[in-house]
Parts: sequence; C-alpha cells; structure tokens
Amino acid sequence: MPKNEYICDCNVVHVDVVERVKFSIPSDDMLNRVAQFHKIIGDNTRCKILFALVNEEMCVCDLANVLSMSKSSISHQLAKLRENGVVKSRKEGKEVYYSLDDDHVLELLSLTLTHIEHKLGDKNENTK
Amino acid sequence: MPKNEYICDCNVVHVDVVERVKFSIPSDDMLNRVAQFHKIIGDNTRCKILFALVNEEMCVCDLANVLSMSKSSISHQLAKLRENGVVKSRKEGKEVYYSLDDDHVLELLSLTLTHIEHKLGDKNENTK
DNA sequence: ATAATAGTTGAACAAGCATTCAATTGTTGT
DNA sequence: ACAACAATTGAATGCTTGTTCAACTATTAT
Repeated sequence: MPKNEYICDCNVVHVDVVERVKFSIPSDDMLNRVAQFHKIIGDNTRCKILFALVNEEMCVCDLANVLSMSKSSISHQLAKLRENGVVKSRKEGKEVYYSLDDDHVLELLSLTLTHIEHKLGDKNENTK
Repeated sequence: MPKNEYICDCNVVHVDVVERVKFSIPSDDMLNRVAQFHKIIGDNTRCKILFALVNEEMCVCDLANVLSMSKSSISHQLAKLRENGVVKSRKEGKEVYYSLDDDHVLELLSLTLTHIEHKLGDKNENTK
C-alpha cells in the first residue's frame, strides 16, 4: 500500500474510497462558497433579520426595533447579508429598505425549519 | 407615537410593520436552532466532510486523507457534526464509520449548490 | 445655510472557535 | 498481559467575528 502519499499515520485507509471521493466532491472554490453562505445565515442576529424580512420589506430602524438592537449593529449585519447576496436594498429618501434577495433563501430557511421540527419530533419520541 | 417603547432614536419606525413582524417570526428558541444548524455547516472543513459523506460512509482516517488534515482535527469536527445531528456514526472494531444522518442534510446541500450556481450565473451575465 | 436625522463606516474590544499537541481510551492481534 | 493503533479528549494558541462607540455621509425640512 502506497502509504507515503497519505498524510495519516494509520494503515486502514480505504484507498479506493478515498480516491473516489476525492474525485467526486466539488472544487474547493465551490465548497468555500457553500460554507460561506451558511456561515452568513448561521448567526442569531442575521437569522432573525432574515425571518423578519420574509413577509415585509423593512428599514434599518424597523429591524432595530424588532430585534431590540442598535441601528449600528443591524447595519453591520445587513451589510454582510447584502455583500453575500442574501438581501437587497432600496433607498427612499433618508431611509433604506431591505428585503430578501432571492427565493432560494426563503426556501432554504423553511427547509431548515422543517428539518429542525423533524429532529425535535424524534427527540420527543425517544423520551416517551 | 409611543416612542418610549422602542429602543431606537429615530422617528420613522413603522409601528404597524414592527408589531406585525414581531408577532409573525418564529420564537427565539427556534431561531437559535436554525442559526446553530447553519453555523455548523458554515465551516470549510465541516462542509467538505459533509460532501465527502454524500455517497460513501467513511472512517476518520479516510476523511483525514481526503481533506489532508490531522485525525484529531477531523475528529473534533465530526464530534460537532454528530452533536448537532448532522452525521451519525457506527463503530466496527477499531474504526468508526461516519455517514450523513438525515436526507434533509443532502437536500440542503444541493439546494445551496443550486443557489450558488444561480448566483454565479447572474454575475457572468452582468460581465458580458 | 443650518439643523435634524436615517444610515454607514472604521477601530477597538471581547467572545467564540478551529487547529495543534499531548495524553488517554478502547479494540485487535501476538 | 502486552504492543500496536484508530479514535477521542482537553488545554493552549491564534485567528475570526459580533457588538459598541464615535465619527461621518446623505437626505429632508426650516
């Protein structure tokens, strides 16, 4: 077995599996994009912002009140969400209105909710 | 306008929108679970592990070789993934084999890929 | 013009987190 | 019983990142 090619100090590497998987997974660039996307959604504040925007477009002030947080903090997070193509903005006078950028986002959020409810269901089954 | 109830120092809070949204968004507990779930997926290493497990179950050593990382590091991340119900494990002798815990995970990953490809498509359109 | 205000931005600080290293557990074979 | 080894675990380290604070920009109204 050509152990030198592998960084691991163990003998049970399944070389065929490793090679097959190395070949089949997406490129590092693609993987990083996927991770980055989830990283952006994976924050309490940003997540709450997104759910707040599901039905209504809102200005920074509105969001600050819904989340009970400072405008600055909300603005920082909105910038990240916009840079990553999750929300879009529209300026009207002094106010800036934000909304979800893409239907995929909504789809993703509701899929996650389903997943979590499903998991919680399992847990309750087990404690019966 | 009952400004005192609101933490913001601005005058244009849309009280009706704020109240409606406050009422309609999921509970903080639920929101935190959603954020936590995405946070777990939103890491380069963990993301790569998940895509590696899409078609095959793999032991820690295999994964260490696919990712070119130490077993310890992989093991730490696998622990997090398992604690959060994203992967499951099966022990066979000295080895521990990991696989995706739930079809929702796969569904979510492919939905994200679609989203990103869609976004990349948009970008290319714009630079034409 | 000037004041007021919605929103943005950058620096600083603190909290969170991924990787490394060393030690340990649990299983297999001799 | 003992050695070998896959995997886990905890502490330490350094990097990342969310919030705060203060300064700044842009738009509106007097």
